[in-house]
Amino acid sequence: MRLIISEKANTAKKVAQFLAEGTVKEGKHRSVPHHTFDWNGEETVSVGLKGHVLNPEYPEEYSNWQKVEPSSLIDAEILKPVSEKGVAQAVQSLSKKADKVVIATDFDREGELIGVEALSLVFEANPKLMDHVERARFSALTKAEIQGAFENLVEVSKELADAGEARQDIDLIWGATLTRWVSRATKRYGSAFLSVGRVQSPTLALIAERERERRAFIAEPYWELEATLRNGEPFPVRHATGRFKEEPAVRQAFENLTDTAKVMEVKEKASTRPPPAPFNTTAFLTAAANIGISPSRAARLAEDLYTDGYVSYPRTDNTVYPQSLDMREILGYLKGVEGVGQYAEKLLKGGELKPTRGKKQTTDHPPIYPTGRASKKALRDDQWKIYQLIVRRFLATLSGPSKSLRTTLRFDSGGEILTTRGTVVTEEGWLEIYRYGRRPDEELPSLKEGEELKLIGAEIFAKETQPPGRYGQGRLINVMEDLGLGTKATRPNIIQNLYDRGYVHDDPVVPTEKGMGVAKALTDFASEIASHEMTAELERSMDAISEGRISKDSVVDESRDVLRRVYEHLQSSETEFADIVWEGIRTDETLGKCPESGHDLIIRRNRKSRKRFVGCSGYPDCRVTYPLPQRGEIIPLGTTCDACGSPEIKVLGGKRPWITCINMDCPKKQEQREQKEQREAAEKEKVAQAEAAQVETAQQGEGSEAASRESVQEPVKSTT
DNA sequence: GCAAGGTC
Repeated sequence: MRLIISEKANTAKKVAQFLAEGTVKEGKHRSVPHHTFDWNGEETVSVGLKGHVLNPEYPEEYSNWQKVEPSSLIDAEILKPVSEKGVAQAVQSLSKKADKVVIATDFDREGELIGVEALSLVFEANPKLMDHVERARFSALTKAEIQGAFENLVEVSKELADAGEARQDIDLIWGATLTRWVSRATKRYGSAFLSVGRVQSPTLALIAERERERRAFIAEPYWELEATLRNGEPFPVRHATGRFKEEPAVRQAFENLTDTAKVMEVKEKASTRPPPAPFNTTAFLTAAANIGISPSRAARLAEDLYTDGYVSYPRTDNTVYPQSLDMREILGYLKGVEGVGQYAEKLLKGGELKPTRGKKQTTDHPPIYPTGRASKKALRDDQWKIYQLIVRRFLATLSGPSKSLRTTLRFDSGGEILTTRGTVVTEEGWLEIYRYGRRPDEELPSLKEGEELKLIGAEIFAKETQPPGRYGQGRLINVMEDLGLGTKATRPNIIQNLYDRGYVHDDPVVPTEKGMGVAKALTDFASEIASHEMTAELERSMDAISEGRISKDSVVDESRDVLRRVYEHLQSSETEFADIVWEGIRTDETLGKCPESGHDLIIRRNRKSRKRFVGCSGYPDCRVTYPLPQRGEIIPLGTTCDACGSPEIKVLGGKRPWITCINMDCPKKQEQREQKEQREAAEKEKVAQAEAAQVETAQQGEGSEAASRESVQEPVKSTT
């Protein structure tokens, strides 16, 4: 029997379908499916892994963070225990019956390593297979590609797998050593540990750097002059200078305005916006972020839609549809999708279909496109949103350009130039179906040069220049990609980790003071791990390994040497390092001033129960305390409640962040409690009425659609 | 209780 091992369940299934000469028999080992069929007259079994099946780990004797010197992890042995027990069992049980094995994992570095991991399981179960290994290399899940790959089997590339293993080892060695060192230096043990890593730390440094720029930013005042003209409907215009740097200049311009304005110029410019490129992972995550769905959630939702057969594989760099994709077939089933059916039909009737092409073309997977028809009822709200996004993007890539007309008007009033602009879409094209972030038309009155209008008002606005904006999660994904940080599959997780570790909060991403401190301390004392250059360097080394120019061991050993130097420098700066981080943590925990003694109010924990509360730093002289919610991160806002004067905090976690003052006896809270009770009473009443109505309609023997459509809202529970 | 990389 020949055993074919792929990277994931879906691929294993497709491989079987494309190679089978007759029927495919489905089997299962526990919950791991496999597919049996005949190929070249030989019984063949295809099985899928779940990505990596081994996970590198240090031996047991290194597990105590307090007792083990972190530097001993630099040279410690690295074990590769099985992380996917079920899959490993299935592979080993099948291996025993096999006389040949074909590795058919993804055609990339990690895929090669995953294949080698699988082989270690295979040989353990059946050593006779050692000399009977072949590798199928295909870069698209199509019949032609797969058949071609299996007709031209090659060897597993030890070099490519070694490159992947070097990456793995270096990540664990640096990550574990520095995470433990930093946690120990700052005495953050247990769940309070502070993590450090090749990808997360440069990402955090990026966010912190932007925050520092914002803080260093000195706002400069400027003035704008706006006037209102009338020709039928009044409309606003701006002084052509835009930003006045000096106040007297704007005053002078204001004084010069008369009560009329003459049209000096009417300029019209037609412009064309081509439809967008097909979705790769980054573009998809960015678009999802723009409609308020975080990358990690969007990735999760797309994954669900993929496993249910609604969309294609969601992790791809490709932005060019393969020739083999049958657009008409896809449009055929999109005809039945709510909200887009008519549009799909229109495209089908419209003749030749020419999809757009993006800049990046790879062959591993197609761009993300809909693979099945979903209905709103069958999906959760957020899944439906993501499905619609992918469907609409797909339709947009098959649509015509949108055309618009931009009108610029210039006026003269008392020698001052006033101007305004308006844009009107003249031909919707792809915008009709892909309406995300679309701005409404700004229509201007149609005017002729020389025409005179009434100037009915003018106003000076004093403004300030703004600091550079914070990164949104979508933007961050793009910046990471540009810097080579992480992969399409890991970037959402990396960002999510920064949230979970309490390094950042909110979106746009705001670093906590702890996050600022860790970023600064790492940049100051271990700059290697805080810079994206480490990844760039690692990429170069991995290329060298995979091309056989250098050995895996020499790359990892050299990296160990660098880490030893970094470690020594850290050791000699331990107190400075810890002070920087502690300062940040202390700031995060200082909520405001004590109303009785004027000392700082800080987050503390009860020694016995470990429950947190707010205490006065003047303790034991001042015994003021406040309760705190026990769950979710607490972010001090630096503001005080307008009703009771106590500090306000933001509580993260739960469905959405909420802002509250820490005083439970605040009159506002009392008011809110009463309002809530009233709301709940009203809700109960409504439910009772709906139920009564339902009973009534049921009694009348009619459909109860109206009553059942009424959803019963759960009363919101307070966490305090 | 460490990282980052796959995939569910």
